[in-house]
Amino acid sequence: MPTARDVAKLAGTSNAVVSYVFNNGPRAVSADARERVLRAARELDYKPNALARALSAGKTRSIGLIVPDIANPFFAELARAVEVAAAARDHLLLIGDSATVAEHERRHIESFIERQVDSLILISLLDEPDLKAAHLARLPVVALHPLSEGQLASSLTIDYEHAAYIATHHLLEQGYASIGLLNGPVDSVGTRQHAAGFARAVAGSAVRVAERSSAISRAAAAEASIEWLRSPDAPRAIYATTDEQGQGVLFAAYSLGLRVPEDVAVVSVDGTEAGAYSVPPLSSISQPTQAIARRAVEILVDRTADDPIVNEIFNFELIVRKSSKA
Amino acid sequence: MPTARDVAKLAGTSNAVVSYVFNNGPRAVSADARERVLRAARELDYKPNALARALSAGKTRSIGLIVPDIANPFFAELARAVEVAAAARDHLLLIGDSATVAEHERRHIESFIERQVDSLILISLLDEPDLKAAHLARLPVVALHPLSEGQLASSLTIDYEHAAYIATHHLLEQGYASIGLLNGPVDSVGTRQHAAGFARAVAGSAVRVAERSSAISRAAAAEASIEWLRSPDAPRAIYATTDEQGQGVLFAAYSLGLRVPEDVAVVSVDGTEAGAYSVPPLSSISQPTQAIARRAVEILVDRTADDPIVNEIFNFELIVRKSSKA
DNA sequence: TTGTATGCGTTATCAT
DNA sequence: ATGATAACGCATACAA
Repeated sequence: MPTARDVAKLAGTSNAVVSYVFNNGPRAVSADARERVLRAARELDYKPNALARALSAGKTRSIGLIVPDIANPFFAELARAVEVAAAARDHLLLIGDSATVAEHERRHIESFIERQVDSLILISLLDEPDLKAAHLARLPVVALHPLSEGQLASSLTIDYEHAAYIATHHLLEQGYASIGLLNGPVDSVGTRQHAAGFARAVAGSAVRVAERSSAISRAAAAEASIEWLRSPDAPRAIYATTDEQGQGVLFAAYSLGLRVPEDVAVVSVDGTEAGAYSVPPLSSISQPTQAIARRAVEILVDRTADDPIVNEIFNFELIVRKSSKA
Repeated sequence: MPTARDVAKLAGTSNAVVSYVFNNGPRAVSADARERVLRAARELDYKPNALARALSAGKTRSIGLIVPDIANPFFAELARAVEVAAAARDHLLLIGDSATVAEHERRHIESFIERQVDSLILISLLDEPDLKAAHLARLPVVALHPLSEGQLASSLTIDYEHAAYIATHHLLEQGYASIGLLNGPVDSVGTRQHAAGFARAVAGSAVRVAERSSAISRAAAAEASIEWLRSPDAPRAIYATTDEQGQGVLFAAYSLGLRVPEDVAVVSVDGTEAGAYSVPPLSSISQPTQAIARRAVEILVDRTADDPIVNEIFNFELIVRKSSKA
């Protein structure tokens, strides 16, 4: 690979001038020299070495993103949105899949730190992710879900309590006599928000309520739902806390020969495109994925660990489709 | 961030010794010095700077992966498998989403080259991806799909001609009187293989055949299928060349009130987990995702652009589920 | 306006 | 066994 020195030699200038040309500064270059440099660079197919650049600048222009499962369409859509937002600011996105394993999450963070990412975007299933390493490395962190009080990281998220309330309220409006909550697998701020919103919605009504939990995967949700829908306390309608779980419920209903929504109704959270094309289409709380992604990148670029932490709540929208309304 | 020099100073040695300790070589270090270095490193929370290491070594221990759409479960599963395989060899995976746009693909390749990735794994929808830049940078490339003759890259793929043949044959066995092929959107080696296998399977039989194409997304496939299934030449069974398209067909059938498989049967390719949990479950040609991912990493790690190109064909398995068989 | 020289943090080649 | 030092390729402060 040709270096700036090679280009300089061919252009008959010094490597400094090559640098000035490729960075449009910080110092002016004569039109003539600029022209010679560009021609030489084209001829040699010179590309600046981002590694050397980063080592010198102390910035890699890269952001690490950790997702629990890239095969989950919601996280995939989010990752894509973040990548686009990062690219728009000339940053590279590194994606790490934690498989919802805390130790993998920790290892990805370590790996990203060694690779000198400038900042971190975290989607954890854990309540209190292990951010010690990130803090020691003075990396700004943005979580895309609610965090425990006192965590030293920013967060961008919708209000799941409110989302759960709205979704459950929607099911109540349909007149279903019993409503179930299919929550996430671990006790966390997020799952507590879902439970609280669900409870607030059903409070005072006469509906029978029940609650279960499953891992965030179709397979796990399907298994839990099949058992649930077969049991004596099978609910007439289910609020699932993610689209993946919602699809698991759809599959469970199908497996048991139950019609949706005639026998079981479902509404979930995320608003993935996959949910819009499931059979039947899934009612869902649609998250403002792009807005969240853009904001996360905006917060992290040109920011340091010393900047104040921000905690922002985004709006959402309930999209009613066939799964919850006849 | 502390550097090797800081550690050396605290340990009372030179930075060279620090390097030897952290790399287990290339020269021996006294047990005493090693102990002092490790203690100092722990105290300072020293982590080697992968950037400087890569600059010095001329290797970044990173692999670039370009996928057409990370929100497509097949590509997501593949990306996850590659990430795991890469991590097992202590390599980092960079993922770029081309959105099936050739220009984006090209830009990602450029960006990866500037970041000095050691090699490239490419999933392109294009027949002849633009690998000029990769060749100039002397990057080894592995495509995870068939390539045109003469392309200077390795490829790992199943035999889509055979897959199409097996899948179509399976539909014929069910006795469906007409069979349609829902192929990919562009003329490429892959789409030609699908068409050829389909043609070979129906050759000599009395079934009515038809062919359409759509982009590789549920939305596009659903739209094309709705129109198709409404038309006079609506097929009794469809072979779709990807699971995403297969799910689009399921959605189309649902939209038109057609039962699957009683009114329309579907079989597709990829064998994603999402397909196993669709309604109804999707019959599919299952790709050996993990084996392909592992092999791709194996080929690329410790290899250069000068090594011979390999073209390997992997086995697949037809998994019959409800969508194609009553 | 431009050339020279130093530093970024590591590895590796000299030395000793 | 280990200390000093020159790369790796770029950016930039310092000279000119």
